[in-house]
Amino acid sequence: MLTLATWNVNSIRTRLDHLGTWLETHPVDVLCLQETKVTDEQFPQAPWEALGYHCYISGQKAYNGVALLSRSPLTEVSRGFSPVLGSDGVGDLDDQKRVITAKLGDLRILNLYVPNGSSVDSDKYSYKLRWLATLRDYLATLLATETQIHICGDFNIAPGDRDIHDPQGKGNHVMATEPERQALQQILDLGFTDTFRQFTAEGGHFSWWDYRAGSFPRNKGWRIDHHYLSPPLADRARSCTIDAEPRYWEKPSDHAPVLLTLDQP
DNA sequence: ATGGCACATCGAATGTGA
Repeated sequence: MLTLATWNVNSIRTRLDHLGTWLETHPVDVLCLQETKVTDEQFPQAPWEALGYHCYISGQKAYNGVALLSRSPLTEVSRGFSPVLGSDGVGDLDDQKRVITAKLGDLRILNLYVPNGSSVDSDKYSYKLRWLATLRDYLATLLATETQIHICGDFNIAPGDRDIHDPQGKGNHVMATEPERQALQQILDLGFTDTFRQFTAEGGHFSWWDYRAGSFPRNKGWRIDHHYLSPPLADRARSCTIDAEPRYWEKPSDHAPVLLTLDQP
């Protein structure tokens, strides 16, 4: 069984202890991290190498940042959209470090930190929609030559109302607006399956809870961290679960890790 | 409707997140 996890850690330097403790009890094969919030020069690699992980990183100062930790060496590591789409079609979208991908054997792993969007009337929201449209082009290009693609990360989108604790009146709330849901659907229409929903239909399962207003103890959360699989991989999925345990710990990330297990081919 | 909390950069207050 192959185990992969995604976790927005909200600063890897602030979460060293949490990440180390979690990896010791959940020695996943691949861990995809978002919001590392650190330059590549300052990224702490030693703690994970001591646990047997190889590190592949793409970060920047203060904001964003993604990383792959893998027990086996990965190949074909690339960062941003431009290695696939060319810099002409990408513009400034690669300035923010939100995309890293690599292969584990024949398995393509794509780790994403989708822009939040701030609010519907902001420039950040239009940036989010432009970013998602570019992601669709990126995946369409990849699918021309590859079939085994796993996408995961912080999507900052709740796909449906059952993915929000209180969906009423959220139609104008970033992460739940129709344009971003449609942008996500156009990506999934390339053939990707929401792995969590292969196994769990009911609502009440969330991966992010606001730090404020006691959201976590009240379970007022959103499911915005996802695993998506192309058809040959979807058939191999055996479980997809959210581990809320670290959210109880002292000074946690506001996101919980989401785990995926795949049957070996 | 608003704010609430956390993090990084700073060395006070602001930008950002979601």
